[in-house]
Amino acid sequence: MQTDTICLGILRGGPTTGYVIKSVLEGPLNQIYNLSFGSIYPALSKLTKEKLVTVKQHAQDKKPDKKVYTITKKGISYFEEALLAEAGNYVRSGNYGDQIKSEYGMLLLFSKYLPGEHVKLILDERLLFAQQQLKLITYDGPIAKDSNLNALRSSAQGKFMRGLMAEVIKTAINYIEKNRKKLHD
Amino acid sequence: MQTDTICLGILRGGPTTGYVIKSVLEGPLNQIYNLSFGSIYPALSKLTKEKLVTVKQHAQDKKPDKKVYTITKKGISYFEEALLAEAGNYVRSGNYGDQIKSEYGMLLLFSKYLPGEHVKLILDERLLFAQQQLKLITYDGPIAKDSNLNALRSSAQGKFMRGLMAEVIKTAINYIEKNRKKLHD
DNA sequence: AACTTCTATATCAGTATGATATATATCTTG
DNA sequence: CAAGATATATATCATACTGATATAGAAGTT
Repeated sequence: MQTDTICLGILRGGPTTGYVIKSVLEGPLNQIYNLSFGSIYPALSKLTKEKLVTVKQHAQDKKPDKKVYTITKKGISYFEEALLAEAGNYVRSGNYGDQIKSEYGMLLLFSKYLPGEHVKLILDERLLFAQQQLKLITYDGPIAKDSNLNALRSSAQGKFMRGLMAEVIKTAINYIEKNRKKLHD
Repeated sequence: MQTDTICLGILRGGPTTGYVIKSVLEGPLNQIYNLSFGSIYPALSKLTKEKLVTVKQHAQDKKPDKKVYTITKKGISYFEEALLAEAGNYVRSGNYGDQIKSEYGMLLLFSKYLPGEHVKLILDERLLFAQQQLKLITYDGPIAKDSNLNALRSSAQGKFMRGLMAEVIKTAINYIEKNRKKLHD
């Protein structure tokens, strides 16, 4: 999905900063997508030039300028058209969840070339990590001060996606626990 | 994971071509990782220069040259060291499965801005696609002529990963079927 | 006979990442 | 309470990957 479209989609929920856009994609939603500042900031500049968003620079006390972006009417219609136009492409993207770059999957695939004890360790660490991720996703308390962030997470859509990811992680944990002996000992 | 490491890992199973390396990453394993020719061919050239692999150019009848790459002793030790060194990084990569770029996840997250009928369609198509993927992963017959390809898929590790991905997809399908009403009607 | 798919290599513009830099505020811990 | 870590906030850039495109013969299909 175009970085532009994602930024517009998040701004659709209310005005916010580049920093918060990154935050939205982290935490409970980090299972779904992520973007680096290196692509968010240029995208916001580009969108500003194209008048799809406007900026208000808040020269805070002594802090660095906070740039609050607001989606324009033109931006809203652009976003909705883009979503409709691109929708078809994403249905067939990647996998169950999606386009995957499973470094971990490759590691396990090649694990026959690793000492058995190391494989054990790798699986233990992975299970621990998966459990942490599960906690992060299912966490339902308030996050940060930004309402934009909470909104996207708490929407029907946010709950649906988080629920999906949680089920998927649980399945992965169970599978690894039941079948790990095939990879060592 | 370094493209170099992945190429070496596949060559570790036996000599083969760039084209086959790409094929290995497709089909039943495409849920785990994928690489484009644009990164495979330059990687093989680089590995050749570094003497981690050797090439034999088979000037076939009238077909374009077929370049068969073989991993060297130096390549084998390099690969095993790289795997050990990088292993720690991949344990915490991405998500359940992994680093994800779920275009589809973002689409659903933004689906409140789409007409309900369109959302329905998107979910129907997705379920169909997921079922196709499931078939592809669980397919156990022979593929292609290349034994390298079959070997990686049929190894204990290959079966483990394919089993994991299959479970994950099944979970996703069930979840979508049970909860889709939250996104439309 | 025409068309499509497969085998096979290669390049490149466009885009994203991960690291790094900068600067202040706030929170934590011994 | 001082030191250190983490959070807020923007920005840049080398390196790397993708998706598209090009080329070309073989093999299979209709």
